[in-house]
Amino acid sequence: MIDQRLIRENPKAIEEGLKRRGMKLDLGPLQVNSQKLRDLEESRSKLQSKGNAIGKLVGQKIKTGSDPKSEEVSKLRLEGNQIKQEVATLEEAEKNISEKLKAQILSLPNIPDSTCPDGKNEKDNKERRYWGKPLNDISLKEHWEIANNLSLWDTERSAKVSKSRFVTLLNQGAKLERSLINFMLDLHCQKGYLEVLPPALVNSCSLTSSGQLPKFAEESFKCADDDLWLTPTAEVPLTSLHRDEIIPQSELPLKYVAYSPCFRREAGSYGRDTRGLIRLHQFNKVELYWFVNPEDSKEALEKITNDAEDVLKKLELPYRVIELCAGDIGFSACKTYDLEVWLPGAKSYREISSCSSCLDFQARRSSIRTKKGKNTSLVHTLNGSGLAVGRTMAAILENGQQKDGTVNLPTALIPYFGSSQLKPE
RNA sequence: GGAGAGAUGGCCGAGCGGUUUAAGGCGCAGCACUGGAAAUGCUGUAUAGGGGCAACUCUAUCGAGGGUUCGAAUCCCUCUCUCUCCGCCA
Repeated sequence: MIDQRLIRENPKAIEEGLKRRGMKLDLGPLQVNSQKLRDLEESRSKLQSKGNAIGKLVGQKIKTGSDPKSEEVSKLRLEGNQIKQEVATLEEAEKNISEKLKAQILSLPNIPDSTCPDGKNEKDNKERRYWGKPLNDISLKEHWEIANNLSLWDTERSAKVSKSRFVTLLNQGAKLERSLINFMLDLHCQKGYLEVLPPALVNSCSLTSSGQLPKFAEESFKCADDDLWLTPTAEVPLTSLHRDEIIPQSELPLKYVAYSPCFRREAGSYGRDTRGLIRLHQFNKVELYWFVNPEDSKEALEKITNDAEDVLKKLELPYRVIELCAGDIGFSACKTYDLEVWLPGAKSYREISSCSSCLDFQARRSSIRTKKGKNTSLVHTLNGSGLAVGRTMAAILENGQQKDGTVNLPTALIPYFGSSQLKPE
């Protein structure tokens, strides 16, 4: 959420910032309403002050022996009544404006960071660095073919049980997924992350806090009979873990790692990535999430990205780091690095992690603060996938495939999987 | 799902229509005492928004929302959550 003070005092700066996202908007009306709201609040509180004084006076009179039915007291009561009505009128007007205003402000995305490269869409993203040697061999298979050959899953029965874009992993496939989750969690925990296993269903308030609502309701699955949604990412429960809290300085930075299943409708992506593990309605993800002091968030984005990269390095998967341009960053983010893993079968880089700094955008929506001396300030939040597990499995299959149909696993994973390769059974 | 009890500051806990400007305690911070500490004493100790150079001050907040009243932590209604018992259940 953008600071309302900024909307009042410098709406042009916001307009400029959001223009970089490709949004053309006029914040004039918002500015006017925000000011109007403040003026209403001021006159109401003055009126209330007057009303409070009358209330006290009546109490005093009665206590000191005045007749409650005396003309003097009746007059005060009448005046109190009038004030009450005036206050009610003002409150009504306030409510009208503030509800509208809040809805509009909640729909505004974060302002891109000044260091965020210019650009309209993914074509304008900047490659920042490469790691590893990408395999290039025309004969290499795509991961879904390898998974079929090794019977790692059952796609047809999955569609029977649920529908398309759901997967049932079997045998070595199921075990590999589990090994990856454990490996990732352990790796991050060794670096000082606190492990969290959050609820898979979250309420509307939580989705609003992290930025999925109100704009992206159609992206998530909603339970029909409850105010509950399937988590699209662990970022949602992790943000709300500290909603309406003041985190003591001594606890910052707070670094969480959470495994969670993630559920997304993937509306509008019909026909894309229909095969395999790349785009599913349900997938597993290990998520990194930081709460930091505002002055530390810049550095923290580099660190959280490095922590995500480390998973790829340990798994010996070649990747590149992309810095997203202002037109391509997500709703809540002000700056984002995507990690893209090399898929030699598909012969392309695919996003496997997205690491973002949200500054105080989510913290303001969720009212998460810290206290320094007498001053409270909003914390900054960062999130990064560490990593998307299904896509990691796809990368391991494609990068480790051998001519004889087996798949060699990265050394770091062997203790978790209990064997050094996948082979036909 | 049924029945009952409850929700008050960082924590415990009193208050059940008008000096509540939320008692008292614990915790925490500062000061005093001390060679240093303990103990003791004093002072301070919520959040948001507004006004003021500042000391300070105004408004709101006692789970949430509504109502009664000149005046609500206190009375009434609705909802949410927690606990206990019963039912069901991994």
